Amino acid sequence: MINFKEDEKLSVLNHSCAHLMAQAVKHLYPQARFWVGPVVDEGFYYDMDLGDDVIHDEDLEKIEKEMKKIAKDGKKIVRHEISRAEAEEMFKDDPYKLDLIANMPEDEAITIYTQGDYTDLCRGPHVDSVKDCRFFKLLKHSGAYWKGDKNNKVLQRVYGVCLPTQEELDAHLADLEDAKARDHRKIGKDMQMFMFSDLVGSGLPIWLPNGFTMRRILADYMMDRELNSGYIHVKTPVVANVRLYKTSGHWAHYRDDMFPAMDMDEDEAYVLRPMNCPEHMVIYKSQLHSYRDLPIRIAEIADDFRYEASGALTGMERLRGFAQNDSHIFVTPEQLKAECQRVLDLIISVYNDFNIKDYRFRLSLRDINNKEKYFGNDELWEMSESALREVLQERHVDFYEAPGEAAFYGPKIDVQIRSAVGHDVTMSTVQVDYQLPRRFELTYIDENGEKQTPIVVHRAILGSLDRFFALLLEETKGILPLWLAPTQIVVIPVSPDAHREYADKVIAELKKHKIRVRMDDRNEKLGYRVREAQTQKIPVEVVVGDGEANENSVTVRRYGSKEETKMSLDDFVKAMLDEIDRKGK
RNA sequence: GCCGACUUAGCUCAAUUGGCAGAGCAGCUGAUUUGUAAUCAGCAGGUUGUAGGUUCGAUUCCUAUAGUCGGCACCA
Repeated sequence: MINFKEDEKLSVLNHSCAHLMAQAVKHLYPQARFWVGPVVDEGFYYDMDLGDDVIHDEDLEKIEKEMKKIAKDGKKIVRHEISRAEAEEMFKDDPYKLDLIANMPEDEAITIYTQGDYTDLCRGPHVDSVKDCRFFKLLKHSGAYWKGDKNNKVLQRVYGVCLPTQEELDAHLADLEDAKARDHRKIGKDMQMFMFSDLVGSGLPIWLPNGFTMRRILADYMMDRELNSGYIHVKTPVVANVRLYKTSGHWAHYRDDMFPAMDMDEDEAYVLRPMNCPEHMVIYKSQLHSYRDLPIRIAEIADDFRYEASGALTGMERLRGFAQNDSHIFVTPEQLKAECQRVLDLIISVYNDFNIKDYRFRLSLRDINNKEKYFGNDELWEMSESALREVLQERHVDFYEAPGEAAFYGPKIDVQIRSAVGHDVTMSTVQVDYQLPRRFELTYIDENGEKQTPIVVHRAILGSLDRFFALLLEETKGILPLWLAPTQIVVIPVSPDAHREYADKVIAELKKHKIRVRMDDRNEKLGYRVREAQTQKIPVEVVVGDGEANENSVTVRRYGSKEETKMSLDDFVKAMLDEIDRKGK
């Protein structure tokens, strides 16, 4: 998928197209005021104040038509440098542009760009003529808070893309269409993986047999990896006393985003847990710890519940009930960096097993201008932020820094993945926390016999099982590797009646090795049953008839291949077990 | 939560300006007994998301509400 922001030429072209769109909007909505029209990964948008007007779906066509007209006319785009006073005079009736001018550095030159009857305040650069912008498409529109603040007015935002030629535009639009077919919500429905129900409640997934099988394999896999990396597993209750979250500080921060508390009497109330960090703090505290015991790695596949805003819910990506692949690691200050590196290594190794290659590390820092959002003092923040930065640098991985993305208790390394439908989602996370250990008064005894406070590393590898599951469906288009497929093999007797007995024998042999296999002995033609196995994306089809029964063999066909291979039953079982063991590799 | 859109059979979709709600696939029944992507015939399937309203008459127009989708805001 094209990234319009990273490609310099496309970036300029799309920004010019944003101006073209603004010009068209100004023609159709003379009252329009314009905020900003930047280039983003998926193209461009422009935020506009249309007074009392709002954009509806059918308006996009009208705007497109006007844009085509302007583009055809082919006016030059002309750059002018003006003084601050001139700029203020020129835009004196436009509060949005005045706001932009007021926030420009004193020493920066102010430039405007003019095309025909439209002039916009802009840093540039632009293409030479609006004619260059004629291959475009307006994709979507929405409301967007001015400056991203929900207390501000909702502006109208229109998104579009622009490419140098019609062919490239068509190809890109086709790609966008294809991406929709990879949406995990569609695949999950087609493959009967999961469902939602109005009666049960939105954001609360129901795992169907196929989905649950795959989910169980994911959970088993992850816990095995953790066991091999020195983690211990626990299980804690999904309901807890509100006092627990008052102690942790979550009550103060996130009370509104929790399911409401169940009040028992005056000073006793329980709440569905929104996360399970505090429970793990309690477990740590239940024993005395020596510095020799650390790091202690407590892990749990934990069901958590958050009352997410209705507009935030997105299939399995964002839920109100979900399962975190969570762990809290208790370390000494000396161990912090090495432990974070171990987690990073585990993340990369797990991604390898799933053949996930397209991801970016994000160093999530606090927003310096909004300190009241964060617990703790500057010194601790700076210490932990630079510790994580060094972890990334020492592992020589590319990363970008994102101020304002930290948790309230500390900075994070997040691993960002772009989903098939274009959502930027956090998969894995590593977080440094000095706050919770203090709030729960956790200690360990150091080599001098003195009490010290440990540091907690919060980490999730698969993030939430649900979200990881969604991502896997999209990455694989539902064509799962053998080890993850809910049904791994379907056995098809050529003639159900004549060959069912041998098919049963084959299935019994496979089941001995815990291979997930079923028979399709329906009264249908062979071709029909083969077709169905393919459309259901079952990795392996085995056909057995007279020939196979006589020589104790099977005829094997893989998903997506037309090739048929005959082999002995023994060799087949071995080959399957070997492939399952190799996982995605 | 905010802006916009959508909701018709299990699934994918039809239904001129308001005038008898249809099709394919899936399902069921029967025939067929199958060698690698759809055997044939028949049957059944709906309070058009829900609740009101306008109208002689509403899938279609209006109001409310739920859910879903695209963004925005949020994301411990």
